[in-house]
Amino acid sequence: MSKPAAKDHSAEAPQLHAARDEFVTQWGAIGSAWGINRTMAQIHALLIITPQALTTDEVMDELTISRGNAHTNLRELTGWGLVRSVIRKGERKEYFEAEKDVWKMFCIIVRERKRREIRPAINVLKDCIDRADGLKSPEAAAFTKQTKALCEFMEMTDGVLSKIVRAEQSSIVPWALKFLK
Amino acid sequence: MSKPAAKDHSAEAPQLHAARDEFVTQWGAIGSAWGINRTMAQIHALLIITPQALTTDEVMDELTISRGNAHTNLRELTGWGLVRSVIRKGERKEYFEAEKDVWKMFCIIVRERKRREIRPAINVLKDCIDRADGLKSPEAAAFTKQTKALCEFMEMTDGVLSKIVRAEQSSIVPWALKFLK
DNA sequence: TTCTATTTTCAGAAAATACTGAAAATAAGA
DNA sequence: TCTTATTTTCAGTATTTTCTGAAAATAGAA
Repeated sequence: MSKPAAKDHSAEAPQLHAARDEFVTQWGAIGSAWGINRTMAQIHALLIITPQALTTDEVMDELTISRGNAHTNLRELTGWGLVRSVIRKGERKEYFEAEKDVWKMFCIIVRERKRREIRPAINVLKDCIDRADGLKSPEAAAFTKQTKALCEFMEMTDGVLSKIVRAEQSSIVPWALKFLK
Repeated sequence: MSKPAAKDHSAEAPQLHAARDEFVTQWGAIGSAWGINRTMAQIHALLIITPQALTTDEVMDELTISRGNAHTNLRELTGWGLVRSVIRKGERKEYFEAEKDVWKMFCIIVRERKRREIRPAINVLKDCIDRADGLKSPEAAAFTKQTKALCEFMEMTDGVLSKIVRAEQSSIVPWALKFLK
């Protein structure tokens, strides 16, 4: 009778596999509702729940996607800062691992969306405000009023998010919660 | 020499029109980055900067889109609560006007996204946690740890948003800002 | 009831987006 | 240098999403 170093959990494998698959699939669906490419969200989900770093080929196999697809989306995730590539010495292949700390993930996403979407939106609004500046008609006044209100709101949002994210630690928000009645 | 009741602002028209167009176009682009159909975002933008309510035909003309497209997206916006339909007595046509208060807009969007996306995501996570519950392997432990962390984070986010949105007034957030250093 | 203005629906077309797979480029090791 | 493992690119294809336009449904007015 063999004496394994660890307990044999192989009987659990199918159940865990199903749960993992469910997670990856659903996370992909959720991501696409938020304007994120489905595959990118799935790769991210896969890496989040995988303890070790994975190679491009492993990702391809797990998700049954092409090399090009896996490659592009891994690069995209790296660009966001949500995934890091690690190179093991003596090995030629590139491995990928996700940032696993949920609060850090949140901060990364907020910073990137601020940079990529909120700031450009603010610039668009400012540009629109400038274009209508000085116009005297009531229509122009209505336009200016709305765009200014929108612009101020987004600048405030940008500011709040900056402060939330600056700390890069989860303690502040739960604490601030107490003040929100 | 005629004596108009109001100043003639017609010379301003092209400039204002350009600014409005810019706003509508760009708002559409921004919306689609956030997972919102471009046309829907454009209609919303148009209604936000238009003082009076508009008919489906006017929306069609302004944005050069088909009746079906205009109709579907106006209904969708109504479903979100961002647009109301108004019926003028003696008229058969339906008019549409947007909620113009920026803070109310924000509250509506947050509530809907909570309902449509955050809560379902939480349910998915809970389901995944349940499925892996009781499994003893180290892989299962890693999976459970991550999904639980994610779930807790999203529940906290859901709670924070609920509180922010409950008041339905802008005073609270800027005030809370002071506490965020 | 009929007539007509208006809204709604939806099959098919168009456009946008995402994916594949193989070739080209790169770079580590011999 | 050459060989080979690995990464990168991208033209062509597939899929998904969005849009059109016309027909069907609805509802107020006569």
